Amino acid sequence: MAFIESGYLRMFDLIDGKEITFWIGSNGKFITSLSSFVFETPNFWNIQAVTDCTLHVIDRDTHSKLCKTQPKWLEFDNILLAHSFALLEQKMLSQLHTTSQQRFNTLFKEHPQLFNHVPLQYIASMLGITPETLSRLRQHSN
Amino acid sequence: MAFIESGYLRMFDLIDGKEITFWIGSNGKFITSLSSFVFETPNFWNIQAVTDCTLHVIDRDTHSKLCKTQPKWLEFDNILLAHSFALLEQKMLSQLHTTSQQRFNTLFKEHPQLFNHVPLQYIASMLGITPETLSRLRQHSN
DNA sequence: ATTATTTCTTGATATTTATCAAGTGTTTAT
DNA sequence: ATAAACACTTGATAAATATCAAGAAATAAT
Repeated sequence: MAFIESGYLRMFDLIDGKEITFWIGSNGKFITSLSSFVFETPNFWNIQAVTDCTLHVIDRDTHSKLCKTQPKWLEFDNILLAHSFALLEQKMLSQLHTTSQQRFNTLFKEHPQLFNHVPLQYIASMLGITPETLSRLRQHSN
Repeated sequence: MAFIESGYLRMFDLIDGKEITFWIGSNGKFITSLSSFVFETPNFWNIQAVTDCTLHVIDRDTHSKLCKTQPKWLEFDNILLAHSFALLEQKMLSQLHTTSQQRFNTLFKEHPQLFNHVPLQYIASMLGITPETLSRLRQHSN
């Protein structure tokens, strides 16, 4: 588990030889391969630094120990999880009813810097579209 | 927050006059409008019983009290959250790289009973497709 | 029982997006 | 500086899905 001080990271899964990026984050966010935490599998998702990064890392054992000995930490972890879940739920919801164009517009509005630091193919993957389609959406959005 | 003993429930959001179903659950699952818990808004998502249900409900205040006074409860809540998050993450991932046909097949394989108890339009919405498309996918899957 | 309402299906067409292929630009390595 | 690798764009075509419209089937209401 890590807190991102600076830089860009992505999470992806390798399916049929293809990388599916499903999360990209930068400063101020927490990143965890929670699925491997939960399912106790060694390397469930892949995490990759897209740029140079400064991170504050807590390993699994330390995290577990903190949860058991520091009630405040467990409480914090709980709040962090709840927020992450709520945000993911909203993201899922937007996947279900918005067009690619809308999702691109929203992302570009909220994180314009992303497009300068992260290869477009990763962004396309995260939006659930091909790089070609993203390339076209970018033009038609102006 | 409720534990479902029997029956079917769905969660949906009303967007531009349209209902978007994003979760359907039945016995053995927990259901919470977590977003309203987190963002403290009174009624963020809608929850509806699709069939008659038997539920075990814990209201917000009781939940908060339990979290503060019972360390074991907080620990349980944490695990529940982590699992929910991991499952949602996997669902999101499958949204990004699978076809509608595949998603339908998987759902039908894992929850065939769903199709006998829940209106197909809700299932279609949850799969991110129109009722017409679902109707066609069902035929071509045989 | 009959009507009314809702839900699901089917067909025809339009729109969106993927795929394939080729080309252009940009970074990296030697 | 040049070549190689990588990233992005553009065009043509195919596939998937949405939309619109109408009808059939199932459910609820009287």
